[in-house]
Formats: sequence, C-alpha cells, structure tokens
Amino acid sequence: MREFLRTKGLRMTPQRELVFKTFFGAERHVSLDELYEMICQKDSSIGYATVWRNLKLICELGLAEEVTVGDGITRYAQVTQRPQAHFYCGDCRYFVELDATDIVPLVRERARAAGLVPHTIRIELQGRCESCPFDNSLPEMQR
Amino acid sequence: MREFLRTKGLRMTPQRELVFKTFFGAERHVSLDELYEMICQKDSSIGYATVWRNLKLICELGLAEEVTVGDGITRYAQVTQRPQAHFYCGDCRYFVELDATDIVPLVRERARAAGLVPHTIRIELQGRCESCPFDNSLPEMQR
DNA sequence: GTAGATGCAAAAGATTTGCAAGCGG
DNA sequence: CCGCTTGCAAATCTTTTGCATCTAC
Repeated sequence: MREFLRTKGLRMTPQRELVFKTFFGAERHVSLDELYEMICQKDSSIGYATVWRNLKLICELGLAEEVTVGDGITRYAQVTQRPQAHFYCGDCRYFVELDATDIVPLVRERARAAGLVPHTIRIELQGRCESCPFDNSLPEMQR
Repeated sequence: MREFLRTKGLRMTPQRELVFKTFFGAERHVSLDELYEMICQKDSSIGYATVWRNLKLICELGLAEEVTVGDGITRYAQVTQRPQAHFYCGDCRYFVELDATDIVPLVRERARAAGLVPHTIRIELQGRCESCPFDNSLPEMQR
C-alpha cells in the first residue's frame, strides 16, 4: 500500500494507516462518523478532518464508494472484485451485501443498448432483514 | 388529487398545487433547489420550506423517491408503474430512465433468497451518455 | 372555528476548506 | 529541506424545525 501511494505522490503516515486499516477492517459499511468513532477509540488525538480526507482519498483511489439509502447518512463500501448489491435494513440498521455478479452485466447491457456508457452501477435495496430484532414498523418515510 | 389528500386529512392549497404540478410536470429528475427555482418563476412569493415540505410529502405519499448518484445532490424521481433504473451522465448532468421491469424481480428474488424483504430497490448508474456535448473527462471523484 | 399550511428565520447536520504547524521521504 | 499531512476552527451547504400568521374546509 505504501508503494501504491508512492506512485501517486502520496505518503503513508500513522494517521493514514490507521484510517485505512480501520476502514478495510470494518466488516460493515460505515459512515464517516462511525469510522471516526472507531478510530478515536484507538487514537483519540486524530482529527475529524483527517479521517474525512483519508476516507475521500480511499474513494478517489477507487477502493471504496459511497452508498446511500435515503436516510440522510452516507456510508462507504469497500470496492470488491465481485459486483455487489447493498441491502440495508431500516429497522436494525444492518447492512448486507448481496452478490450481483450476474445482474450487473444485465444492467450494463441495458444501458449500452440505450447508447449509455455506465461508469458505476449501484444496486441498493432497503427493507427488513429476516432476523430483525425490531418488529415494529417505523413510518416508511423515515427509514 | 384533492380527494386523495382529503382521505389523508390533508388540504389542497395554491402553493401545494403549484409544487405538485411543477414536480409532476418536470420531464427530468429535479433537485430541491431546481424545483424551487422552477416554482419561483411562477410564484416568487412561495417559501423554500413550503417547497421542501411538499416535496417530502410527495415522497411520503409514495409518489416520488430520492435518487442519489454520489455527487452530493439529492434528486427526486416520480414513481412510475414500471420499475426503472436511473442513469446519470456526470458530464452533461443528463438523467435518463432505463426500463428495469425485468431486472428488478431478479434483484428481489436474490434478496428473498437471503432472507431479506426489500421494500425499495434502486438501480442507479453513472457514466457518459452517447451524445454528450462534453468530451472532456473530469476527475472521476468529482462527478 | 379549527386543524392543517405557509413564510420567515434560525437551528441542526453534514461536508469542506484555510492555515499554521508537523513530519515523511 | 520540500511538499504532503495533520488538527483545529471556521466556513459552506443542505436539510429541518419553531413559531406566528394565514386559510382551506
């Protein structure tokens, strides 16, 4: 990673390393605030802007992308080899990744047929997970 | 529409009617600001909050939904019968709707197989439209 | 008349930037 | 050393809300 950054004229610092490791070590999609919280527990002296800038950097490097589900919170997903769809349970706030390896090409083809060249394709679902600990239904709007 | 609102205990007002008509009359997805601008041209005395509240209302009524493509701007799409995918050209800011009638069920089934009950399914693409008037490539991050 | 709707202004959040000081290479 | 990074504070920008006033029904 240090090498990779060097080719971009970027440096590795303790803070950057911490942001990268924490982000890639997270097993779920995290928001900026969540990531900052997680990082603070390891190094409370790190600045919010530093986390923000490094998270943006990760996105710029193509290693992560923003995921939104309409609840006003932007979360960040690691970019993986396999195209994935993101499921978000509005009740327990649980994120699940669904394999969309077979579906994404269909979408891409649909776009191509319309004369469009997609750069990114996002498939985002929202609903209720089966084992959701919450059985109360919130007003739809606020999910 | 007035009847429909009445069943919800809501009223029709000149401002509300203007917001509804303008929104449903727009041939593209609009952001709150864009909608407000359009409406101001017809009635400059309308308040920003009124446009915002009515746009939210339209979403609550299930007649529209938010669309985001990672450029920091939330746009609103009319909900139509046919499931659609949204394509956004980052260069000319053009929105295109793609028919996804056949693809959405696939996604839904994929979720079901994982024990998830999707409430909404969004398919959002970003890229370049064929007849894009811009041939310069902006940095990916800022699209 | 009454409850919902509006307009304004200000609050609340989220995102982004300026700048001086700190370090990695 | 040079230039990328960091921390802090403050600026921006977007989304929401409080409240007095107004008005649809």
